[in-house]
Amino acid sequence: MPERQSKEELTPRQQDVLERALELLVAGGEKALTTAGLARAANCSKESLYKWFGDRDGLLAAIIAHQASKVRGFTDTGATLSRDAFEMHLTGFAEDLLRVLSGEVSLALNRLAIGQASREGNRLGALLVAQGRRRIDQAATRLLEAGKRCGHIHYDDLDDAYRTLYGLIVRDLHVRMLLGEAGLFKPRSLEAQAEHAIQQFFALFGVREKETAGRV
Amino acid sequence: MPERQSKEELTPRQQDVLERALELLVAGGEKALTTAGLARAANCSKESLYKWFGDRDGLLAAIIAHQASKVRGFTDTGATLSRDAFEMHLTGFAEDLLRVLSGEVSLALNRLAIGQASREGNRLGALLVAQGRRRIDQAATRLLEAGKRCGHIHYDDLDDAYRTLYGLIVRDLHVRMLLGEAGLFKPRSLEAQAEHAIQQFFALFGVREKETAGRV
DNA sequence: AGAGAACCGTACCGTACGGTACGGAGAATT
DNA sequence: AATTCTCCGTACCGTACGGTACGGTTCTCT
Repeated sequence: MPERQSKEELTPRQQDVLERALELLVAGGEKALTTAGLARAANCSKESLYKWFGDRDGLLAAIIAHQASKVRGFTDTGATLSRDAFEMHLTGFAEDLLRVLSGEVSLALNRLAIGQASREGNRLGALLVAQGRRRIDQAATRLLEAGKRCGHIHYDDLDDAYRTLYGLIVRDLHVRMLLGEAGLFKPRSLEAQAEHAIQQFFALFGVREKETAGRV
Repeated sequence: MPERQSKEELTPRQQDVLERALELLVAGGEKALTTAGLARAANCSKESLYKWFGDRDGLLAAIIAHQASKVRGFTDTGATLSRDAFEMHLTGFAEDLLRVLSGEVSLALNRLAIGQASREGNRLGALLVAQGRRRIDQAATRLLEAGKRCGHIHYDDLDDAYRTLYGLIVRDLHVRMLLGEAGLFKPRSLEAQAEHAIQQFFALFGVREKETAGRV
């Protein structure tokens, strides 16, 4: 049989196991993710786990990589945009961001990575931010560049503009959700928050249509 | 001998032990804080630890409460403020906030609480946010009320204004520091970040003095 | 059909941790 | 001086977890 997995590709069976691992992690945190427990939940043997993922840290890394591989495909736009379309895209980005960050899987993985941050290995935090965040950052960055190119917003420092956008959208919600605070989102308030944040962003970086005066 | 500690007061010896516990926690995360390890580091017996704090969770709670008891005393102002003084107070608040959040002890405790967030007990997260954050929130809230009363800023929703301020100051720094990302602050950039955030906050909530249409 | 690999289920081992028990030392009280 | 209290240091116990080994089963390839 030719090598089916060149380097890091996972067989469907292995992906299935990682999926069960994610469920355990979401349900009970890192403590609930034991090799014996995962083997039982996934109907596989511990021996196979160690064969596939090396050791427990390898398993954790594989979980993060696996989840990150599913997140690809944020909105990406290169064409010219009307002002309204641009604002809608921004609002959509804000909603997506809030939805992702408040998702149980995202919260569980971030808690996992944060819990490992003290150890010197610390590959998990870097992995998570690299695999998960970079895509989001790039999508937003492209969006902001398009908005500037089309004359809807102005900024001198792209990175600063993006971080401001991020801060306006997320505020302290992420950390509070990570701490386990419940009930931070009422039914429709996620969309309202996103909309509100984008309005504030335009107040800071938007160009006045017609005269184009100000910015910070 | 009369009861020296009425209810929750701690003897100097016990506070000393908690201090060593904090050191262990900062140095190596939750995993490094074992009862045996703490007993050795603090030159006390495990029996005493259990006598004083009940069990390990009680110890963790005591650590958080102990640290929170030291943080009191953010700036608090009720008098009338000039515009410049108000801005300086805000900037000072922003610097303090960034300094606290980026402190090793704060990061270690937040990591600890976040790691426990999955368990249903979850007293730690609530405790941390209640003891640590409330003071900060109140100080900032008072400051914003004073600023509105003196006519320097305007807002309809105090809570929304505060959260916007928080988001502008902290952005995604807190989570990234929690994840262990290093080198997020260059030498003087903390002050610059605080200053920048306050400028943006004034752009959003400041009242135009006379006209001053200058910035957004 | 037979050989071999992959894999499951279980048992097993060593370690480390939470929590308890015990002996002994120092200090205060009587 | 005898008693009592607190506390330290150590030893101890049960459990749970990471990691390994092994017999039996299913599937694939020839």
